[in-house]
Formats: sequence, structure tokens, C-alpha cells
Amino acid sequence: MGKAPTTTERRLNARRPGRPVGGQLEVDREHVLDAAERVIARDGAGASIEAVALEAGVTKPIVYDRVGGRADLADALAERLADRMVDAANQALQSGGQTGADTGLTRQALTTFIEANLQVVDRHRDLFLYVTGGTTEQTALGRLKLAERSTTPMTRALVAWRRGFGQSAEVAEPWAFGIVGMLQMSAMWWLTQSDRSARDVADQLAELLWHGLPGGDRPA
Amino acid sequence: MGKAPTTTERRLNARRPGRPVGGQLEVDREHVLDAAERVIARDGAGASIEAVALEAGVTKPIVYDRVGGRADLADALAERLADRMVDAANQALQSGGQTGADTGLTRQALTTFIEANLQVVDRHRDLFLYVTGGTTEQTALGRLKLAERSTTPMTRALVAWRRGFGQSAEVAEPWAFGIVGMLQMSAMWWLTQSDRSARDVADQLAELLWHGLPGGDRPA
DNA sequence: CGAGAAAGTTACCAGTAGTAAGTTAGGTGC
DNA sequence: GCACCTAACTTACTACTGGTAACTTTCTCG
Repeated sequence: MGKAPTTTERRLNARRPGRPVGGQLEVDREHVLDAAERVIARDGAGASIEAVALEAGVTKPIVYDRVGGRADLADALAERLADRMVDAANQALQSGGQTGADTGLTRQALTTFIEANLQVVDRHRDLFLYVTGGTTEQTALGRLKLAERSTTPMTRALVAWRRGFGQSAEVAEPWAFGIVGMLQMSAMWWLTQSDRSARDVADQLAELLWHGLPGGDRPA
Repeated sequence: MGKAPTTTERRLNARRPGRPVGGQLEVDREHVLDAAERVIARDGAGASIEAVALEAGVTKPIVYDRVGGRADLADALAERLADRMVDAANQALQSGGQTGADTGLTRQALTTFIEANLQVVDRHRDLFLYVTGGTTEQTALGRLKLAERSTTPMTRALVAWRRGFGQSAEVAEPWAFGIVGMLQMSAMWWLTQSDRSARDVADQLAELLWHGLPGGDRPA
């Protein structure tokens, strides 16, 4: 007469080897990714695949079946995080009366955009570190994947923006990657080494992106 | 009567356990770091500590004694790479007739600076990936360390530059980190996904940093 | 000359990504 | 209705890696 098993224990003890009774488990790709996010939020960016599997209530091979290896996991989480950032930015721009992407981009909107990004990173600290950290070898492409998810809409916006003023759109892609890199690095710096407010940093970065290095009064 | 041992085999077979016969080995920190760079250049960014030790002609604990753990190794290599970038940039600026850091910064100088950085990354492809990839957990600080080495002189330059025009220098630090992040991400994109020339990309990024998003004719 | 410090190597441990082998439930031809 | 094949899991394992403890030899110094 031991004490009642925890839900986790039951989940793992209840399931014997072999095909489960009643078709497939209810654990699909999204479940595993959710579990991964919980583990990362709880245990930090060094989360192992096995820990993710345990949290999801399954075993390792299921994780490999549902989402793939560690690199794929990082990629999938990167996409989610990037989507969340894009959403947050769009929402902030809309609720601020700005229409964001394809119409008039103002300096004020730029600040709002950056600040929204910083806040998402702040809210998903360890996930951000996991995704940008990743594992060697696959990390470069992983980070690019996170970037791409953000740069794709940004590139489109920049193309439209530039075209609207009759300027060449060839700069759009490098600019988008550059801006995303700026945001990522700034976020990391802000998270770990700065005590400024998100709004201040956002405003300062917006100043750089809007007026350029020489500043508003064009000294050089 | 086997064949003659390779130099690597001899190096390892020749040394028995115990204190070596003529004082300390000639393998110091720099030797280990050099070996690490060779291994990374040869085998890619996934190089292991053991491979580094082998290449340096010593055993693992020596690596730990000379440079520390994996994170320390990445940090040290990051510092080296950052120094090389700063050097290359300064040299390019000087030979171009520009004085670079503390005096007149021009748009042309900015392009030169960025292009020099891209070329160093191109020359040390895998080292760049190793350093920016790193291992989870320590990676964030590692990348910041690489960044810091570059941002420190840049921050100084920006402070001087802004002061020279009577503008606030508070933006210098976030700007420096932002610019370094922009350079890193752009470099990664350029290395893996773009076929543009280094000069073109450098010019396009310089355009953004110099004139800002609205461009030279200030559409908004 | 002998004891302790110095400077190596060997041998090991713990943890982890990834996979092969084993186990049970569901379906299908005859 | 039963044998057999496939699906969908778990268990058990391999290979490897970062890191460290234990051991071995040489040097140094009272």
C-alpha cells in the first residue's frame, strides 16, 4: 500500500511496451514541442532530449519520430519563437494605431517594433538562449532558420517600402538579416549585461536604424 | 618489423607517463590554440577537445591545464578572431587613407570596415562557426565575449565620434552591440546563402548604417 | 640521498544523441 | 476463426564526449 503514484509515474508505468490499446497516442508534434518549452523554461537551455521525452510522457524514440533529432527540435522551437515575435510586433503596431508592415513606417513604429521583440525575448529567456545557442555544427543553420522566419516578412515589408519611394529593393534581404542580427545581439546584451529599460534600448536602436550613424543633424 | 610510425604516432608513443625529461613541454597556451584552429579548419566546427589535444601532441588534461574547458577554449578562440577582425579593419582603413577609429568616419570608411570584417570571416569560416556556435549554456556569454572584444574599441570610437558633434554618448554601447550583431548575422547569411560579392554586401550594409532606413533622400 | 612537489599519461565516470532490438495490439487473407 | 503481417510503442544498447581522479616518472632541495 504505497502512496498514490504521481501523474508522471503513472503515465510512464501505465504504458507497457508494445502498441498501445486504442490506436495512436495523443502525443503529436505540438505536444512534444510544448513539453520541450516547459522543460527549457524549467531547467534552462541545457535541456536534454530525454528530459523532453519524460515531460511529454513518452520515451525518446517517440520524440525522434514526432519532431526529429536535436537540430530539428531547435529549428521547430526557433520557428515558434520567431512567429511569436512577429505576432507580438504586429499586435503592438496595430494597437498603437500603426499599420506596421506594408504601409507607412514611422520612427515611432520602429521603436514599438523593437520593444515588442525585446519583450518577447525577455518573456522566453531560456527558449531564446536554447534556440540561439543550439548545438555545434547545426547551430549556424538553426540560427539562420530563426532569422529567416523573421526576415521573410521583414524583407517583404522593406521591398514594398523601398518601392514606394522608387528606390532599389536589392538591399532588402541583407538589410533584413542585418536588422535581425542587430536585434538578436542587442537582446542578448540587454538580457545579460544591461539594466536599461526595454523602451530605452528600443528607442536607441530605432534612432540608429532610422537616422543612421551620423544622427539627425547629419554632422558628416 | 612494422612500417615506420607517423609523426603523430611517434609524438604520442615517445612520451611515457610521468614528468618529461627536460622540464616542461614546449606546448603552451598558444600552441594549443593554434592546434585547435588547425583542427577546426580541417574537421569543421564540431571539433572535440580530444582531437585538439591529439593535434597539439599532448593529452586531454594538458589542454584543460593550458586553456581550460570547452567554454574557455571557445572564448580564447573568439578573442583571437575578434582581434584579427579589428586588425584587418584597421589595416584596411589605414591603407585606404582613412584613419579609422578616432577621427573622421566617412561612409566610404564604413564600407571598407565592413568588407574587411566579411573577408576575415570568409577566411576563417569554420572558426567563425565554432565560435558563434559554441556549446549550449555557455554559448550566450561566449558570443558576447566575441562581441565585446569587437565592441569595446567600437564603443570608444562611437563615444568620441558622438562627442565630437556634441551628441549624447549614451547610445554608444547598444549601438556597438547592435552593429556587431548585424555584422555577425550578415556574415552568416552571406557565407551560407548569398552569392553576392563581399563589397556589394558591405556597401549595402554601410548604406543602412549611414543613412538609416529611409535612405538618403529621407522619404518619410 | 631521500621526501615531497611538478608535470605528465592512463584510466575512468557520467551524461547524451541516436538507434537497434524486443514487445504488444490491430488488421487482413484464407 | 486463426495465422501472419504491420503499426506503434518501450527497453536496452552503442558510440562518443567533456571532465576528472588516480597513477607514474622526474626534478629539486634540505
